Amino acid sequence: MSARNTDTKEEILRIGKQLIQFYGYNAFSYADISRELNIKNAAVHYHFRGKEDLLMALVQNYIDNYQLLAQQLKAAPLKAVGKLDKFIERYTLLCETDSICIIGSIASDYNTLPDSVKEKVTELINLVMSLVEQTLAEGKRKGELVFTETPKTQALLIMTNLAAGVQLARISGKKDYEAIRKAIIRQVKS
Amino acid sequence: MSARNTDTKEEILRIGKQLIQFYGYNAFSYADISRELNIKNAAVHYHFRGKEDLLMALVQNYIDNYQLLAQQLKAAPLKAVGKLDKFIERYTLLCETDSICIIGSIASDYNTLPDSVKEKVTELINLVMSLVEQTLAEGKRKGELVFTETPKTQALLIMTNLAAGVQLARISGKKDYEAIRKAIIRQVKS
DNA sequence: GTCTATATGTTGATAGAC
DNA sequence: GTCTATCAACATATAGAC
Repeated sequence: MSARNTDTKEEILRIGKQLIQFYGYNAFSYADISRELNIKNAAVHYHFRGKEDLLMALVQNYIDNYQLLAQQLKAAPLKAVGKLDKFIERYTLLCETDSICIIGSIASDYNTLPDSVKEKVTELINLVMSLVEQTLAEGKRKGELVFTETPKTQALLIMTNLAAGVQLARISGKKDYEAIRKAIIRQVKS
Repeated sequence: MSARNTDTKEEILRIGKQLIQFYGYNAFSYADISRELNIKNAAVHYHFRGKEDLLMALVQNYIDNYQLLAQQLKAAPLKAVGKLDKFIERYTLLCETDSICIIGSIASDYNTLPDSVKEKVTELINLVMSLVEQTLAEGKRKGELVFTETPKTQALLIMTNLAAGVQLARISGKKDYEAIRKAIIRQVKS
């Protein structure tokens, strides 16, 4: 089906990511993936022995992606608010497709997951949290941001606003998400 | 098994609530319920024809419960912070058993649910949101609370802090939830 | 790398006896 | 109201052919 052999593996990850963000980990099956890629479910098992392995790879994918974002933000000639915007934008995009962030999605199914995945998810959370925390701390130091909480706590507030914001948007609409998004910026803007 | 006939139905609701908050809607089965109650899964089907019916009843249960809370808070000789505390306390309790709130749990599985349940969930959200919003508005009017956002937006911020706060706590621990809980109060306290 | 075929378990659900 | 028995559908997974 694909031009190159390795394409399928990436395609599976792409579809898997969509499915987990739209339906949730326990609500999709390999059949959903194989159907969309016009292959058989056995082919999916070839690339990822089991569903847990796929989830593991998916979380690792996010870790790689956020490490990349961290590097980009470090090098970017952006003020703190601009960096924060780059981060928030990811949630805004999710919102537009009625999807939720993978952390929130996994959090809901967390108690059904094996320890190996749980540990990997912790790694992802620590990475994302420290990215936001450092952006906030740097912005405060430079006088570009103003807030009274510690950077860590402010990061927690922002992260939870966003994570549950996209969840809420599914039910009560995108207006609520927009109100949250704007308020987040107001709360830290000098 | 039970003293009275109607006990079983209530017991099913009780277990179902626990399961959805601990494992998620798509991750538990009637077998989980019947096992815990020492009955057969057919007996569960007698009380709730299908899983959707059980979920529907569960959401209605929450609606009834929050309507009761709204009445209690209205009558209670409490300041606005105290009323807010009563509300927050529910999330703190969830947190202690590694559970998440039913709204967050359902939000994750939302795209797998029938329209009938979706509508009922919207009803629940509207109720909870307006409860928080009104508590905030009243507190501000009486000078007991101080915040610059509209009551509606401030309610959104608090709700998302709490909903994702308990989700995050599952993964990164209860300390993060505690930091969030305290910050919520600081943000509105005069 | 993908297929067919197959195995095994679970789920949601129902019919009918007690 | 609960049971036994049974069901079709689906999910996860593997063996072995191509």
